[in-house]
Amino acid sequence: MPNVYRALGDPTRRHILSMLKQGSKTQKEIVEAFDMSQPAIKKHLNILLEERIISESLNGKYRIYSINLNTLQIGYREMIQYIGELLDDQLVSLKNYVEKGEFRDEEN
Amino acid sequence: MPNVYRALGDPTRRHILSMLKQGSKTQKEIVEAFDMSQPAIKKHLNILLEERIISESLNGKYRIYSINLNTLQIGYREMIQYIGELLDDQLVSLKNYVEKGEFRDEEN
DNA sequence: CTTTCATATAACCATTAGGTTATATATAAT
DNA sequence: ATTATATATAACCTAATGGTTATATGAAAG
Repeated sequence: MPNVYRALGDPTRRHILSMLKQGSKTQKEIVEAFDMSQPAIKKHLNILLEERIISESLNGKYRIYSINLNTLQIGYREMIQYIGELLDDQLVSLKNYVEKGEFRDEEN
Repeated sequence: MPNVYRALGDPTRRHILSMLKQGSKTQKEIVEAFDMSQPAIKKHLNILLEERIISESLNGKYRIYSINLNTLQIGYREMIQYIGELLDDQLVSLKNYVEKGEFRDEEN
């Protein structure tokens, strides 16, 4: 259901997600990281929220955004599945190993 | 440079790519596979061409479209790299195995 | 209670996307 | 030469994107 292509299709949104990967951030912190108006950033946050790639929580006058790894992972896997099939890429079979827990990293 | 998010962001275009994976197709064949006008399909083909995900060749009055696996693979890897980093997914390290050719499938 | 700060919302703008119908062009077939 | 077929293009429509500025709201600090 969440549209990862939509969510990740914009470079500003990808940048926001990279920030959130480092830890949750207030909207203010995010806005300050860009040379862009607060409403513009808010629109990007809204799209990420709609696609459930991030979540929002309240703390007084602050809104705190965090990345939603579950949803991202689901979309990620769908994309890998689809494109991998197009490519007959080895990663698709690897992916199955990972998901079945059958992969052993024998170098460690 | 090719924008894979843009190219793959539309379900019709993903469907077209799935068709082309089965082999090159004329525009006519593609149009017939959809309940959509020829100009609409042509627009999708143009976007895929712009993003270099497919190529076009001429054969008399026919235009033949084929999938461009190289470009797809490049974009695919960029996406996997980016999202994988967000997720710190095991797939990222797996991906490196694959690309370095260090993975051995010990089940076969 | 007034001011300040963080966020939200409204109104606007230009561009792109995704579709339509109608029509032009180019090649092939009769 | 005419007709049929495949593709291209133009004009149009609606909705979504990505941005702006101006203003409203809500919480916290003075």
